[in-house]
Amino acid sequence: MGYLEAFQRYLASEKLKLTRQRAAILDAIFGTHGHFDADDLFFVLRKNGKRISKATVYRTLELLTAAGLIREVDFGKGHRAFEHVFGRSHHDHLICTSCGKVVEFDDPLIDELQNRVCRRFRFEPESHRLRILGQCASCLKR
Amino acid sequence: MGYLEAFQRYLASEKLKLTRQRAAILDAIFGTHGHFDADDLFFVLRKNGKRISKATVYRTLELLTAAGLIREVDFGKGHRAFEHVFGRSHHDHLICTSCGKVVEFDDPLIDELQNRVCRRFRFEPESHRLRILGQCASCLKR
DNA sequence: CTACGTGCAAATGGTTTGCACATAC
DNA sequence: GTATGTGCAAACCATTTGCACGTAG
Repeated sequence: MGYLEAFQRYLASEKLKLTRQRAAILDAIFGTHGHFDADDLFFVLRKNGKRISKATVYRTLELLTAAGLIREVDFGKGHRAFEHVFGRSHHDHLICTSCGKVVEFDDPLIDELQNRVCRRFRFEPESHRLRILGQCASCLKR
Repeated sequence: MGYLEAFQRYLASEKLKLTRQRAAILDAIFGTHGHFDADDLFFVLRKNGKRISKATVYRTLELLTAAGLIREVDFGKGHRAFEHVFGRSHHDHLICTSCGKVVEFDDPLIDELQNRVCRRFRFEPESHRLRILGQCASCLKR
C-alpha cells in the first residue's frame, strides 16, 4: 500500500476530501528525504509550479500528522519540523551541538528501557522520543 | 553552595551584574517545584508584589539556561517550558498522552545506550533527552 | 562613573483563523 | 447539490528588540 492510498483511507474514514492541493503536498513530502518544515514545503511546491497557500500547507501538515503519515520532531529552533513515518522504521536522533547535523539511529536497548520504566510506573507504553546530543567527529577535529 | 551563589559566580565570570530583578526571578524559580514557563513566573512574581517586565523574565531565563541552573524542556505545546537543573540529579520524562501527567525517572540503561550509539557514530556524548509517551494507570482505568 | 540592565512599547515571525469563493464527491 | 477545502489577508501570541532611563559594582 502506498502513501497516497493510506492517506485516502484516512480521509474517507473522516469523511474528508482528497484535493489536488493535498495530493501535491503529499507528493512533495514523500518525494524528498529527511526533515522538513512548512516553509521548506511551500518553496518546494512553488518550485514545482504548484501555488498552494501556506495556510493550506499548515492545515495539511496537521491532517497528515493525525493520519500518522508524518510526525513532528523537535530540534529546538523556534519552529516545527516534521519527518516521514509512513514506510519508515522507528528511529531516534543523534544531534551535533556544533554544526546541527542529525544522524538517525535505532538501538534495541531503548525498547527494553521503555518497557522497564513503564512497568515501574504502571504506564502502558505507546512510543518515545530520544535525542542524544554531542559533537560529531568533524566538529571535534576543529 | 546554594543556587544564588552559583548564579553569582556565573555572573561574575561573565562580568554581569546581580540585580534585584534577577535575584527575585531566581527565588521565584527555586521557590517552586516542577516545570514552569515565562508566563507562570511573571504571575508568581506579580503575586509576590514584584513587578518585573516580561522582557526581563525572558532575558533572565536565557541567562539562567546559559549558567546551567535551569534547562528548557519540551512537552509540545506552542511555548517553551523550563525546569531546575541546579540541585537536581539527571532524569528523563514519562508523559501520559491522555491527561498530560509528567513523571520523572532515571534509569542507568540510558547511559549505556548513549555511549554505545556515540561510539558507533564517532560522536562525543554530551547529554540526551528522552521522553516516553504512554497512558498512566488512572487513564487506563477509564 | 559607566557599562550593564530594565521597562516600555513596538517589531517579529511562525502559525492560525474568518470569510467569500471554489470544488470533490 | 452541499459539505468541505482553499486563498487571502488579518489576527494571534509568545518572544525579541530598540531605546531612553536606571543602577550595580
